[in-house]
Amino acid sequence: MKKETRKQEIVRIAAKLFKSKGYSAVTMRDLATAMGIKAASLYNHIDSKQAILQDIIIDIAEDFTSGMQTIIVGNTNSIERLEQIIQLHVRIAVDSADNLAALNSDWMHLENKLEYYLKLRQDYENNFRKIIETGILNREIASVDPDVLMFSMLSTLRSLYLWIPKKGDVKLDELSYSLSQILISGINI
Amino acid sequence: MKKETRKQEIVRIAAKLFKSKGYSAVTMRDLATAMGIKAASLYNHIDSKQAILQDIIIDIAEDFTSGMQTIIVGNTNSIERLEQIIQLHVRIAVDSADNLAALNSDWMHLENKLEYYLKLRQDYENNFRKIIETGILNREIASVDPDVLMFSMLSTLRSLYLWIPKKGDVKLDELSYSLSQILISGINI
DNA sequence: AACATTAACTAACAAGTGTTAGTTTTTTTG
DNA sequence: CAAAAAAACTAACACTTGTTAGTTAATGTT
Repeated sequence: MKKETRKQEIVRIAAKLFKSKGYSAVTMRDLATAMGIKAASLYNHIDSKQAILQDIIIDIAEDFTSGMQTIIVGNTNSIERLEQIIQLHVRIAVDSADNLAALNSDWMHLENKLEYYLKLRQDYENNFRKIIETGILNREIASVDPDVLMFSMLSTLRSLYLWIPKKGDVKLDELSYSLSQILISGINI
Repeated sequence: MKKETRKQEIVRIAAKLFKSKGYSAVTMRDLATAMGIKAASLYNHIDSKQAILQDIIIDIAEDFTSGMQTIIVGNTNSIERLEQIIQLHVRIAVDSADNLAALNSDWMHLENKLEYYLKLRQDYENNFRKIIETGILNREIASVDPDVLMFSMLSTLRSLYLWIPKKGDVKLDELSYSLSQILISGINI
């Protein structure tokens, strides 16, 4: 475990602040105060406020993308893949809750990287939908509206970061199990 | 159908802007431009930017509260009540999508009314949880973690406003049906 | 026509915004 | 210890923020 750089520390604290007030409402002076330094000193480590947001969001977005890649190259059926998607979201929500908050709430404030982010999200959803459609075709998944199912699952999974903190010390496996039970057993045939 | 006042028009347009950029990122000059007037002119109709946010959020929050009241005084079983909750969220999401966005994303920017809002939300969730717990006790609902079930349902229902616009002209009844199927049939015994 | 109301305007202010320039202090390294 | 690098500082900039004051134009009502 290498020690985090000063820059990483700033980005981490920024994510925490963004989570509670949103990107636009957090000023560089807020961030500096939270770091115990002056606003101008931040610029020894980071390029701009915008660059911080990019760091936070793109990092997580690519984590989801590579996670999905791993899932779809595996030799697994549709139900197993949905379970793996749940595990992917739980893992990221548990150890990057603050970053996830920014991704969910502040992606629209991305400037240069906005297009790239939207592309990643689009691809992710397309892969997700494909898994569902294949599952329905193969009669592994009940015949429901694929879009409604995907958005229902995604809504829950994307909101995980909001209430995981409330549940105290959540066992990663137990949570994945509870979610699989609720999200999947209802559509399982 | 009475004509909307100028103030209502301002609040409606503000909600639309808040939805796309968030409360903090929308300036009074943005709002004025969208209304085709100057920023100072807004103050002939509204008290402050904060008052607009309060109008938007408290209105919807009370709508949910009274909807929940109607549900829990009815002589219905737990599954029926969950279906009614789904219908409540669908109805509000369909005809107040923009206001819902503010409620979901900008509630933390409430000042005076923050405490009141949190109280309403707390009460709502307590009623929701009670319905689930009663359902499990009465063996109408499968034995799952009540909190996980509630947050799963609430996550989906609270995100409705995000993707209802994408589905084009959604039939209110069809959507409620699809959601009931996906959210409830899995936990039905 | 006279009046009252509604709704717009211009001009400005005080505070807050992200960021830069230049300098000094602290820490690390040879 | 001396040199280099990292990290902090003060001061200021150009611009934007919500909001107020005072005034003018448009609309509706006797």
